[in-house]
Amino acid sequence: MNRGAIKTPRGRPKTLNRDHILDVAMLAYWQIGTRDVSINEICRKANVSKPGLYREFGNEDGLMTAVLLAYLKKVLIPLLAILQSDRSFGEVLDELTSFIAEERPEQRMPKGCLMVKMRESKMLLGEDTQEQITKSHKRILTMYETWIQRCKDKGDFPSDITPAFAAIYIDAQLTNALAQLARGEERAMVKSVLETSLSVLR
Amino acid sequence: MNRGAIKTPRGRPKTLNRDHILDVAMLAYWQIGTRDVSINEICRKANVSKPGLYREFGNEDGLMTAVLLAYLKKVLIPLLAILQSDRSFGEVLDELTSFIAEERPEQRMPKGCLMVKMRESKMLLGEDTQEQITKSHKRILTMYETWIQRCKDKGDFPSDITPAFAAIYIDAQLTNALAQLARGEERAMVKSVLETSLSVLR
DNA sequence: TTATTTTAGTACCATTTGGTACATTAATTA
DNA sequence: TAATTAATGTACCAAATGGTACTAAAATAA
Repeated sequence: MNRGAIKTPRGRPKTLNRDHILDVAMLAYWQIGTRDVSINEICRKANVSKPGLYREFGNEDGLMTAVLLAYLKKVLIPLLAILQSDRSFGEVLDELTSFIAEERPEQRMPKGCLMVKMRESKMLLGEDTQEQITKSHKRILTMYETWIQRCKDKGDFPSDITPAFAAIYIDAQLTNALAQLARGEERAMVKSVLETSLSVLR
Repeated sequence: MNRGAIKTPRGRPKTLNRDHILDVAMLAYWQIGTRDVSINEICRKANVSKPGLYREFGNEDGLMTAVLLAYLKKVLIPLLAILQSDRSFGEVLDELTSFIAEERPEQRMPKGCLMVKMRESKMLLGEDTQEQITKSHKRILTMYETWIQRCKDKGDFPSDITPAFAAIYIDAQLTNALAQLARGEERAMVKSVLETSLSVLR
């Protein structure tokens, strides 16, 4: 027995909290901007020494890549789980709209979307991060497309627009809404604009 | 006679070329991003000494404010002159769409829009620049609104949407298109998305 | 105990940042 | 010619940046 138990490793025990650093960095990048938070600041906020952080993530590019992956896992993928639901196309659209533009006092999240911010400054980021951004964005587009195709197969997608274009269109409009929120625009107005632009699909 | 002639001033003649600095800075901010170009780089590119630039613009905030004003005067206002034309609402919409998303080999301009980029990072800029961004954006929104109101008075605005909301909506969609282009997305796709979203107004 | 392994963080590196003190140069005026 | 005025750029400033050399500490294994 006890086969699955991890044997205590050889050297000095690790105290560095990877997930904590990722949380701190994610929040900072999300609130302030990927290009506008320094490694020094993250170390200070996360209470880690700089060599500690570099040992864990290699360099800034590695940190950002890890943060982006963490963001996908913790925020974006759970959000897009709505796309797997049985609800009608219109209902899912409503849900997405609400989720993005509605005030949710229970959740204390920064406005906007880290992924959107990263895409805005993509060209200026490290190459690993750039690659991860491209990959992740494609993955999200595919999720939209699959969902729309399923709706269409059920006869639940009233428009004659192709699923591929609809996916790009919806992504563009949600991205735009998130960018507006990040700029500090009014939630109600962002929601109205989003509803209006999405109405062409109904 | 010769009343209007400028008398040669007293001290050493000025050699610093303000407009050249503004052109260089505008291009750099436009291509790379307002927060991602240093004063040092601008001095290098414009071939000015740092004290020279500081004497002319005070500080970074002053430079950015001046650049934004120059951008409005040289790029944005001339573009939005279309709004004063006699053409129909639909035709002007077409014109705007083309102007933004069409390949124009004769003009060598960076993709996207400096104003959009500045709005994206507004919170991180100097207070003068922030103020100028807010003012300029309001001015642009008013231009849209006036135009739509005029169309409506002529019976040329088919929708029952209010001019104020239509102005915000159009601005949001054009802003989004410019942001997409700045991200490097395909012109044809950006244009399709823009046409689709603007179709709700026709 | 001692050797080995692995992590920890202090203290540094060169470079860049926004910004300026100050001596120099080129013009006009007296 | 000498005094005045106003522009010029070199050479600096402290602070911050991304990144690392190196030593001390904490565990296991021999």
